[in-house]
Amino acid sequence: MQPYVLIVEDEDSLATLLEYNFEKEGYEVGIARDGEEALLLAAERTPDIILMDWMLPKLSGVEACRRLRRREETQTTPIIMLTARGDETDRITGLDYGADDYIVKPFSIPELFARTRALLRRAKPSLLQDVIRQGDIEIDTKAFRVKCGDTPIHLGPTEFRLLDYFIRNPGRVFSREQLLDAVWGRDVYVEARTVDVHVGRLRKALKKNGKTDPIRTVRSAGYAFEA
Amino acid sequence: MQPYVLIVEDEDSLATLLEYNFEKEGYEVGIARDGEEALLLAAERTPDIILMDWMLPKLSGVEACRRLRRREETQTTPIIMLTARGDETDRITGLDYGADDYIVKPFSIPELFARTRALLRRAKPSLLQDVIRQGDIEIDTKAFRVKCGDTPIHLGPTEFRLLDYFIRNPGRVFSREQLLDAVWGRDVYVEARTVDVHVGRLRKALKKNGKTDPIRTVRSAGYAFEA
DNA sequence: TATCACTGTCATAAGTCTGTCATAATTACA
DNA sequence: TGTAATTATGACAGACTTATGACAGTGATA
Repeated sequence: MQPYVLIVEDEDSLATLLEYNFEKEGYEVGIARDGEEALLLAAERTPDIILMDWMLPKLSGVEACRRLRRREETQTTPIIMLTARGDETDRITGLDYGADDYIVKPFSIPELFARTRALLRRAKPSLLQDVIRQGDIEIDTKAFRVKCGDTPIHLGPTEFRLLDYFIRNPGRVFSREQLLDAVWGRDVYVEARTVDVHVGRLRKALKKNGKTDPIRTVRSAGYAFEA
Repeated sequence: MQPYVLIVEDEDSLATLLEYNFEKEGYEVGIARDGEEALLLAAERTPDIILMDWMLPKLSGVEACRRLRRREETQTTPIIMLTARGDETDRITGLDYGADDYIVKPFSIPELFARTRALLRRAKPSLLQDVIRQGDIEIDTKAFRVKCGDTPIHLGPTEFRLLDYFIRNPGRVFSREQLLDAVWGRDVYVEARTVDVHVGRLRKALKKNGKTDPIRTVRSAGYAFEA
């Protein structure tokens, strides 16, 4: 799954530039124009990392940062502050407002990428990994390959994304709605029962290999993946 | 084989930036935070080239450099010194401490690449070869020639660039958009489906030789090259 | 100017995948 | 044990993706 980066920046040209570059680099990108919008977007879908301008309309970057930290979902989400040279550099360097890193404008895009990756590696290493393993199942997200033990397994696109999501969140139970949101996308209208069918297909594909079923059905709750 | 570059730099942000850029450029990267660690890492695996900060904790760059020169394996390993403007420039320019080149901070990444390549070309030309092989396919990027096994293969310019890109990134799946960006160029407007056609032509050209199709179609994702 | 190689687009055919439904199987609980 | 609720599964039509041959336009070259 691609990392989701939330960019909070009121200056249009910079926002567009960042969006373009991050998309190119393989991130999914959300853009907020001010602090309030940032809080909204972050609530809708928890970002994997946040880039936030220091100076923002309505709600300053610092304040937005504080509020994000108060929410459980974004408590540990890495935040990089974008600051102009003059911005109270002392306090920034202290990073006492809850950001994990800061970068002074003008900055180079590769440097921003580098820092982003560094933070992601610390916070969510699985997002940057090409190969993820759980038990004897292994998926290579760059090569789009799945292996169970030594035998390669063919999955359709949806089953692949489903397994990818499961394997990154092992043990956790997801409702059908949650799976639809995460795997199909938030604005796709699909019958919830369809999840059953795809879980079934995924099971069948994985089971061919004999091993035990790695997907647990939780009655009246959903499904969970266990190694 | 990718060249292995050892980066010796104590400042985190610069180390991360360099790591990111060199990895992206296709190098394998090792990072040491001080002179002692550098000696250890270099002993573990002999680098093809070393980038070393002039000022380092524990063991200065100059001293680390000397000691590396005393070891047989690293006696001729190219070393580039990274220096701040103030650092005893005279002695550096003399390069009498055993480095092969130096570069003054702040430097541009492309410039660093250029010097790195220059030194590598002198020390280990085979690492920068123009001829790339994957399986029984061989392309000579300088001469624009392709061979499959022993039979020479004729490709049009686009197919050649496509194969060149594929062969440098074996195993990885690229979307049609990514391929357009990488092979056609960023600001060329071409239908995404055109990629299909060229992949088809490339396949046809390579298959003439009988062998199995080296390009894998990944439904709803793109194409990948496998040896 | 005629020829030639190359490119991008399109139409069509072939092949896969998807979502839904009906029905069977399983589970929880009175 | 019986019943209601929930889940598993096979079948299927339709939607979507990809492969491929044809073709016209371009520019280079003789």
